[in-house]
Amino acid sequence: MIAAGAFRIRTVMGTIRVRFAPSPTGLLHVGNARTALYNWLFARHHGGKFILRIEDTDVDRSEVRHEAQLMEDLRWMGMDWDEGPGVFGPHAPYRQSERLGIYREHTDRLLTEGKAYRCFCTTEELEGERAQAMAEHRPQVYSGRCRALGAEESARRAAAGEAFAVRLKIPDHPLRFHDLVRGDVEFPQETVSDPILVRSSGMPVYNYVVTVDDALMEITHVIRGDDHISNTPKQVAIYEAFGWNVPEFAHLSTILGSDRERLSKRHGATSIASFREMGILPEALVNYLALLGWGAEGGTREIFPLEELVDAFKLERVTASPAVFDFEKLNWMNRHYLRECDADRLAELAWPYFVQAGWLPEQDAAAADVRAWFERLLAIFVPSVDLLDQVPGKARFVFDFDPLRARDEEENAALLASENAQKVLAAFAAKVRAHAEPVDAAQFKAWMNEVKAETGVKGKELFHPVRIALTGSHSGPEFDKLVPLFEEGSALALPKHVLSVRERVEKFLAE
RNA sequence: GGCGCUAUGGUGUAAUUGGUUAACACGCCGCCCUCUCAAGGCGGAGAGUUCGGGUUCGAUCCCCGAUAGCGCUACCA
Repeated sequence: MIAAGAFRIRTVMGTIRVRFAPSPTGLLHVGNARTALYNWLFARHHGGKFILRIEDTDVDRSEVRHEAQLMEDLRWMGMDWDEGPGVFGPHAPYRQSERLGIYREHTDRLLTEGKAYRCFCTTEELEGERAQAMAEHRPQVYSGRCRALGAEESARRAAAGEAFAVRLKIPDHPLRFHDLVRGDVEFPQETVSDPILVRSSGMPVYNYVVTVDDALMEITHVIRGDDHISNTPKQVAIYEAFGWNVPEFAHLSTILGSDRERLSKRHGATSIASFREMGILPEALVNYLALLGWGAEGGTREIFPLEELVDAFKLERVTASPAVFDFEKLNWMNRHYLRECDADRLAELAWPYFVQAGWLPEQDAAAADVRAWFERLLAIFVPSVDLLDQVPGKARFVFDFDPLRARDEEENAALLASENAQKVLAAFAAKVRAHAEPVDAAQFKAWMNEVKAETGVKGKELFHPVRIALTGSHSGPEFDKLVPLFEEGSALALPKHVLSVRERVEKFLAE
């Protein structure tokens, strides 16, 4: 292989046109999303066109809802397309199921030109050939028996109603193509079989339609998963048969799980929808995915907002080796963007999780003061989470204060058992009860100093009992943030009343 | 079995394309901050570049071979 850096992108020949061609058979997977992203980045970087084409020739497994979800996921990540379903384009339609007539015409052309032929072989015969080849340690290729059939005989048998598939005649020379990430790839011609173009059922096969579409849609660069490398020589032969220009290819490596197996649901969340649901920010996912298989020149920068990705992205710098998906690093990336996210958007995004917990009203039904209060709550809890869906867990005690459970917890019980803890609690409670107004952070701080002076207890022994009495836990955010949150929250009309400092103390002491 | 692709710390990527103490990030460990847990800041350990040959004054980088992982090998996509 030649170093990939030696290649130049051929921009001079005209506008770059790339496509993302998913099958709407399920949720969009990170691997495919990354393929889409690299296509999109490449197109945007060069001012080219990004085309979305739906590969729905597998009628049984394709569903419209998946197609809709797919498009939503792409948009969520920030990608748009210049041509595709629902968008006007010069090469419509963009769903393969609507292009069947086009494929048929092309097959007829190949047949009449003698580039393809009818194959009447049965499945059993083919299986026999395969077994034989395997036993003889030979490549498993079709013998080409029907290739020798005369035109009249072929036509006669077809007319007589005999079932046939259409096969392409593989040319008599090695098939090679240029890959922007791997260099030149060549397949000896004796290892590539005459591929079936059209099944005996009349349905064209994937490798065929994909090629016809790419050519007709004037795709200049085919960027896709490396599981297609072995298919490429067949596709190259199809281009040749039609006399079409062969595009450039870029085969992206596989995304692996931590066990170096292909990433799948078995490894955890893999669909874009599930990442969104758990509270991954789109910019974090996109940035992470961009780095998984690509590195900027120099390689020391990690944080790339989408616009800067467009600028920095070079297809020649895409890595050829498979990459392990690292959830930890994605989390780190998400923390980074969470920190940068402004309060308003954060509230917008985190809100549904709190509605689901039964703690907040629907967002559009919420008063402005509730909104403002919630934004402050988020400012306290978001910095300590990886994902947005973890925030309710962190903030649970704000809405759902359970003294009994807190007392039962082993470490808490030990902390509470000491004489000092009891003294502290008694002194603290006395101050709270003697004070009718809402408490502010300064007041609270003063109390703690007084309690310290009165009891002679300080440090952890001083704070832990109070913390348990107020939050149910011996650890958590700083009091000067929590106290105002409790006090102001208690004044709000919420589905679940937020207890004030005083209410917390009373409830804790009562149980 | 055949063909193809790949190979730098645990993970993702760098390395002026033959000359570096092999860099950065995640993770890990430690310290600081602090009532506490996180977060954050600072620092540290961790690879001599899969292995074996070669070319060269000198190889992560070039050549050959091996090994391993993965993919394709369908009238799946």
